[in-house]
Amino acid sequence: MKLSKFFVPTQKEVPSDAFAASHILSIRAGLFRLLTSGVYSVLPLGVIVKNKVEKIIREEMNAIGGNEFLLPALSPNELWNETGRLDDFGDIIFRIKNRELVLAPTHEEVFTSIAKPYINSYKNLPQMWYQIQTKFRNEARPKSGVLRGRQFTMKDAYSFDSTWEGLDASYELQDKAYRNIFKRCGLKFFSVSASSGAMGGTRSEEFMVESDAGEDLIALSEDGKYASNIEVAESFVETVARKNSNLKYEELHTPAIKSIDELAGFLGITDKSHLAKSRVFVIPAKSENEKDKYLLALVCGDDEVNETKLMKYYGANIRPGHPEELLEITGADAGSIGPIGLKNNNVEIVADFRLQDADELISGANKNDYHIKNIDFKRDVPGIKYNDLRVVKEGEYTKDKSSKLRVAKAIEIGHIFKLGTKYSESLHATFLDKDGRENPIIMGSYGIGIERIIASHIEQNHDGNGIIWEGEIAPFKLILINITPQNEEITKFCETLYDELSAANIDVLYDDREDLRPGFKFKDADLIGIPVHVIVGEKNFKNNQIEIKIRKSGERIIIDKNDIRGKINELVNA
RNA sequence: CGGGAUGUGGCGCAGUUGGUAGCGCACCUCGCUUGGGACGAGGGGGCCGCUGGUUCGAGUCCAGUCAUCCCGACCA
Repeated sequence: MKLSKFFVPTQKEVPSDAFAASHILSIRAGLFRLLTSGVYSVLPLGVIVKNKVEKIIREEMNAIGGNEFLLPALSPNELWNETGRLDDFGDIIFRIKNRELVLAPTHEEVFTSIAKPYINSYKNLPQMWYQIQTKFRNEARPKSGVLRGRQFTMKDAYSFDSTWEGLDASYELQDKAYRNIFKRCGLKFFSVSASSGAMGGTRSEEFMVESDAGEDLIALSEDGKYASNIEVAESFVETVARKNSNLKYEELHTPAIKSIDELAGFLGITDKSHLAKSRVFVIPAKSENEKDKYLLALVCGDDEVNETKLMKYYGANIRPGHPEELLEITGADAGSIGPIGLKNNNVEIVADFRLQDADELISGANKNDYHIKNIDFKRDVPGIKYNDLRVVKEGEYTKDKSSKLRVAKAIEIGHIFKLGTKYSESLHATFLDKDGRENPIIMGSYGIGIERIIASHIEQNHDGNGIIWEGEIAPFKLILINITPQNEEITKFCETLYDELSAANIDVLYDDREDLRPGFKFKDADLIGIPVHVIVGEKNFKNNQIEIKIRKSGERIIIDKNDIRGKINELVNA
């Protein structure tokens, strides 16, 4: 590709609304351009990188028996109602105003609807289906460039099996393929166990790239053996010691005390573990005949309630109570709520394992400006249940006490799920087994965000001068920079070299632009991050020499012009 | 959805008590320069987000509205 004919609008100004390195550099290097919030046009250089990522994905998907599909973005509301997900997704799903259609945020329903008429026998199974296609999600707050957009490209794959062992095998195949894909994309990544959220299913794993631009928090053990999304991470923690003092509980006047910190300050204590923090949650009624259920969750004052864990135990639609509801349910506002004296006596009370059978606890009195001390959960809170409800913290030990945890930010680049039969059951996609019995097809689903791979690669591979592409997804292997296009001899040499390299199928970008000073070309080459720069200018050429610069290390190699082809081959194949 | 902020040439920004809309970069022409985003001279380009109001007069004041960004909530 000749740069004189290649549309790459580089800019030296930093976009005023960009903060993440990948966002700034992908705009400055001319990969993407914002159209409207969360929606990006992919420019020619971006298309080249995207195509390279997609090529890798296709190769790895095909290698595990994948069949490539291309499904529509539009799909009928009816289909989404059959699985109940039109409601489950809520505002995240884009709805078409003048037809009963949605812009699909994912494709379990459509793939299953195709499997339904064709997959009727165990003899048709297993199947591995995938596509690379545009997804639409009405994100409340897009951010960080293409890292969270309202429209993005996803590789989504779906496995169909007749047995649970088959699902395990399909899942393993995808897991392996994902590792190959991310490795070939030049990413340093790891996988973490994760919550399957509204997707449903039994098990899921996320593939993560550690980055400050990430939105997920992950807990990692120092020995590298444990990695988990903070939403499901567990750690070893001592329970709050029971003192068996059998002190009678009594009310404390705590004027204007709202937070645990204020309470600790007011009482003059530093150990917050005996201050039981209360959070009220609502489990919305599933039908009109039922009533909403209420839940009071208690954790130690120095802990936070992990809402994902809570949802796992009590259902996916659980939500924090609104301020008016708190008053209605408990009799007090947030800050004065506790397990004793609740206004509504149908509130289920659940506490974190750390508080199991603890006594001498202090918690809200369900009366504004009052707390109660010497609460004994065993004695005073009959029917209390215990669960793991807390968010793990940096510095805690793993459950087996073998290693310490640290907490880091990460970008989710892929997610694999063992779905089970959720979709096949609701859409009646069944097959007959050997014994002629009808069974729902057992499914898995597997997603990769294409733009997130590109952004993550930039996050991990850049410096103050720009992007530093590595491995297979570099848009070009090398850039040939003609510093003096007005010098006919040099230009002729460059043209010949360019033609030869192109003929040899080496991805080469030729900076043949006229009327640009050398510094400008060097800056552009660094910014768009081509790994190898071949610099041809009068200074070296008059000595029959050519300079090669390695983008990553900054290393410069001066080489005889007759040896250039060999050196390029060596560098490009390295 | 709650809180905060910002909308002025392609990009980054200034614009005072209301009085002819400016600067840097980019762009065009000429000259000069050519190994790390040169320099000089000249030039083109603006429903000042939109709607309404106050005023002799609004980029500036008021009201509404839309958009964008940040924090939070939410998030297969």
